[in-house]
Amino acid sequence: MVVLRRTVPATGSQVHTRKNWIDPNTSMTADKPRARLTLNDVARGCGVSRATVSLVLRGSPLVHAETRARVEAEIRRVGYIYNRAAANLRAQSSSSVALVVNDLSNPYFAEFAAGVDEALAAIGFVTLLGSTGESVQRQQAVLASLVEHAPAGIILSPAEGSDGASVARAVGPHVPVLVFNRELDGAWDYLVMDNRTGARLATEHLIGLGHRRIAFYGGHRDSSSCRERRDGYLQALAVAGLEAAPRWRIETAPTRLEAARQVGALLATEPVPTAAVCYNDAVALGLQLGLVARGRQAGVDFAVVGFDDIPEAAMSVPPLTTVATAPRARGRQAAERILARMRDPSIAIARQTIPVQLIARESSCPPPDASGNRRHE
Amino acid sequence: MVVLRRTVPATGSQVHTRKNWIDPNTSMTADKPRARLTLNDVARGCGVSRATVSLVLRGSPLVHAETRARVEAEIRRVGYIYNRAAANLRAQSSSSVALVVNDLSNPYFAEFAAGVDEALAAIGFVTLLGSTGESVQRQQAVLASLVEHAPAGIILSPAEGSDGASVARAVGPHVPVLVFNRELDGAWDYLVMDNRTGARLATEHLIGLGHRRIAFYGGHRDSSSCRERRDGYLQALAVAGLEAAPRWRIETAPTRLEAARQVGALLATEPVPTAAVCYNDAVALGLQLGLVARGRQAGVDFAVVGFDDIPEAAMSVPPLTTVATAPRARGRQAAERILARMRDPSIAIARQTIPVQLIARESSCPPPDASGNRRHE
DNA sequence: GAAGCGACTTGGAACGATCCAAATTCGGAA
DNA sequence: TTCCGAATTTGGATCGTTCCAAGTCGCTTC
Repeated sequence: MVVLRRTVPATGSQVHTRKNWIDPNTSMTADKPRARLTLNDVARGCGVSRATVSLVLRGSPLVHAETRARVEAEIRRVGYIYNRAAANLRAQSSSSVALVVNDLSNPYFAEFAAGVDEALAAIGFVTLLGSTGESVQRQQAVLASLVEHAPAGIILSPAEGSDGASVARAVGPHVPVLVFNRELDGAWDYLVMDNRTGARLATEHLIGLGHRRIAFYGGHRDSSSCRERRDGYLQALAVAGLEAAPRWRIETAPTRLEAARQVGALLATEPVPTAAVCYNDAVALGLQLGLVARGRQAGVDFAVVGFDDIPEAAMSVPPLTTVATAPRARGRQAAERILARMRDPSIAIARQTIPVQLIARESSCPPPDASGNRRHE
Repeated sequence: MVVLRRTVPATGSQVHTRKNWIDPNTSMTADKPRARLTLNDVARGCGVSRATVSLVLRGSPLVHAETRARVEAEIRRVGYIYNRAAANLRAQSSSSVALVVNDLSNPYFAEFAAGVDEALAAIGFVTLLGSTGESVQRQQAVLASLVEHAPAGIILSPAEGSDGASVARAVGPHVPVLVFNRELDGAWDYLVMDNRTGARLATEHLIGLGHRRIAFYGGHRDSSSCRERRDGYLQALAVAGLEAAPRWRIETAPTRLEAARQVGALLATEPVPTAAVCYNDAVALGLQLGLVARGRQAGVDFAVVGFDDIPEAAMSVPPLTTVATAPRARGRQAAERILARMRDPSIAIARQTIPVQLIARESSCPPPDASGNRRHE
């Protein structure tokens, strides 16, 4: 029966201490009502060999239709459950994919995970979940733990500050990795959003509405996605010949709460901007709230653009103009990508850039003094 | 190397068709740079036996300190990766737990999943993810697929309309199941929220504020959690001797969007209620939006109470009064519970009810005409 | 110097499946 | 009837680990 073991074999830098040892003989074993059924039980039950049952289970055309029917009936009758671990051991294959993200409570990652699982489940694979909470140490531990389950591939959104070499060491040379969402030093398969273009589109949208003083609001300076979005913003300003004042770049944690708190800093700049490109939707929604608290209103006297198009974006007051990246579809895409590599490991590693799309809603209004400007759409 | 197989062995009612067969001989195999390292390689590398290396990996006190050091050095040197599937096969144990939820994009479940994974990762277990999308068929397929990976336990939030017998058949008699969040016919371990008490507290809070016409807003009639919450609401009304008009019970899908759309139906009742207990926070937030669209404002001329205390609840305008259930902590609790059962399968199955807590914020105001009433807190 | 005793190490069997080469059965052709 | 190839079935070896009974070693004790 199932035996719970507290120790985790140390294959990396982790070292065992003696006190972790649980003597397998003294550890309690379940009273087994019946042992788990195996191929042999089924085979015996319907008078064929192990090998034949195995062929039936795998849908081989080699078995006679009548035999197949008999075996399938027996399988159903006794409630046999396939042991995929044993099969994978012998066949040197795997039917799971590991997904490592920062935090599922971020709706963006939750949607992404749902997309991954959806695509994997469709072909009978399971998703092994791991979350790092943005901690590099936890990431190493999680990767070490997951890789021991021999996933066919790993989809990784690296924690901030990850070291590519450490990741490579933890994963080993045999499991394909797809890096998602963030940069990681080294040669990896990538699936990244076109952050730069997205932010550029958002900024150009605001410029087109007549804004001249545009802030870049929120996000951590050192996060790669934030850097890229900021670059897109700066690029659009430069092309339009507009000022890119550093005081209009406000750094916040990428959460609603922090963003709401920092609105004062934004409005204290002189001259005050009339619009903001936000690091992501959470920040943008926080900015909207902060504006309300200070007697302003997004979409009326201040224009706000977000990034991600999380479900809340369409439902906020006012509905948020944002850059859509369709996380669920991205999840499916990531799964497809890693499956493709598993099918043919020889394909070249590549960086795949996800196109983004500007969704104009009501939070982006023309500037108060832009009566002469026409609204572009 | 890894071989991708499209077919899913049919152990349940699923039947194979011949066209699914992929001949293992013709399916492409990876060019193997080096075979994966095994215990034997490590053993040979440092001149001890397989068994000794195995003992080192498991932190046994039986091995000499010097030997252990030599083996650990070799393990690190060659980058050996433990094959947990093989170990589990021989030891008849497991180090994974399956988690089956409706939909990760629901922030409540995402938080719950994060909690489960957090608790499991702490003891070196991994989470196998499955989502049903509220489909009973998908649930059967997902369970069948997960159970083949021999999880040590399953945490299941059943899809609406699940049949306990089918679930039992899919899971088999050897894997402990913890049912979460919803009722399922049959004898199961349960972890359920105290929906009734929560809704009662919410309703009593509104009654205490002076409301006399209180609606129950949102949710599906046939969902067990909705039924329980409605019962709590009715109970509170009955105790206070207030009318429980059926026209004040509005059914909606449990989403923000649907809830916002149905506000018209709520305000069309005669006499119109002054407050609403909502099925959950998503519905409550939708209600708040819908009120704004109709010239009313929650927390000013209409009181709204939600359920769940999702992160958005504290950040909405106005902040939402709600019933907190701490999904992340619930996730941890669920994991602990299933681990406890694995340690000792003989413990009696039980129903564990999660206490809930009313969080009063600003969306629940006294009724407009209640000038004489004092506000209770 | 033989026996006894810890402390440590070890080789073969086993877990439940797949692979593979060989065996068996089945029809039809010679 | 006999033979042949195609169709179908099969038993042993094997995947990488753990279990277990038995082994080796060094040291004390009589």
